[in-house]
Amino acid sequence: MSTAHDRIRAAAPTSDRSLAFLIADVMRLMRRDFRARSHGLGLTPALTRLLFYVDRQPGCRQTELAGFLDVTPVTLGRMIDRLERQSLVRRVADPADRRVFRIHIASAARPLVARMNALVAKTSEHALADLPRAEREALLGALERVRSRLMPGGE
Amino acid sequence: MSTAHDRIRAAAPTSDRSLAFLIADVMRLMRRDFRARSHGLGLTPALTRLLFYVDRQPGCRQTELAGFLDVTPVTLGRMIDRLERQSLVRRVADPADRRVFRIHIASAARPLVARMNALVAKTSEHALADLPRAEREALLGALERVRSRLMPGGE
DNA sequence: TATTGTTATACTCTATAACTATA
DNA sequence: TATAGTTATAGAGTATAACAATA
Repeated sequence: MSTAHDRIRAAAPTSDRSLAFLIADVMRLMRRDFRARSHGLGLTPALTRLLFYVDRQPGCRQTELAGFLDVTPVTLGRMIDRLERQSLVRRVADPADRRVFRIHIASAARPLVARMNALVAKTSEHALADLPRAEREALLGALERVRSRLMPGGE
Repeated sequence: MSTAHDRIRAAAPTSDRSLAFLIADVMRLMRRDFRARSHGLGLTPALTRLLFYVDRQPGCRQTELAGFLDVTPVTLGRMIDRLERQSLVRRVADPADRRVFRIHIASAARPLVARMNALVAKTSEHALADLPRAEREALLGALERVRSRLMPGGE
């Protein structure tokens, strides 16, 4: 999924103390670390991300997943198409509302998802390695509060 | 740059205590907040991001910017093409190495960049509004350490 | 030989508009 | 009427391969 790409060696730029830039930098660096670990899982970044969300919220409707990923339902439908073609997810008809599909991880994809979760856990661990236990807890707690704040109704 | 898009109302999914998922959620939510504020600046998310980096690191070479954004030099060249076509950046020949272009914000783009910086500052502020001063400092400090850890040589 | 950047080409990602089926 | 999802179409984003110019 990335080859010549990995040759690029570059750091984050500034020592900016803006939350937005810090989060963007950390996001990008964690993505890079994960990509290096997951090298050759055979999924694009966007589909990897979607698969994580399906795993975290099994049985979601496509519209809901679109909301989680912040893309339109059209885009999400296309992504599900690609994952379904690779037999990684299944569309399950909802008997209660026949317009709706519930999205599930396909059983054949379970080992892949397990591996992905293990790798992302390693990335998190690596990122936190410099912080003492108490500071880690404080960091995760603060991020959870930021997330709540930003979620609809978190005002 | 987003219209029907903004109708989608959806929260982050789980209460996962994994750093990677937390960062991904916060990133997405901050992006959404920024998009709502910058509604109609006339730039795509990717180009907005690039413009921020050019502003933070003026005079960069394309290869360096590609490293910062974690894309290939080809991709970056294309993005610079689009920004240059809109007169937002300039390619300046480097007299010391005639293969190189130095990328600068075009003077006509300064007001736009100033507005963007003001808006992203608002997003950061909004995100941190629930945290007392000391916890904010702790959060930013911890994120800086995580960033250093993940940067090449941060091992 | 290695590096900076470009052109050619192709696939993924994403959106708007228009549609079908269902509620 | 409103909602869930799709098809048609198009443009942005991204990559690999092959190349030019320069170091």
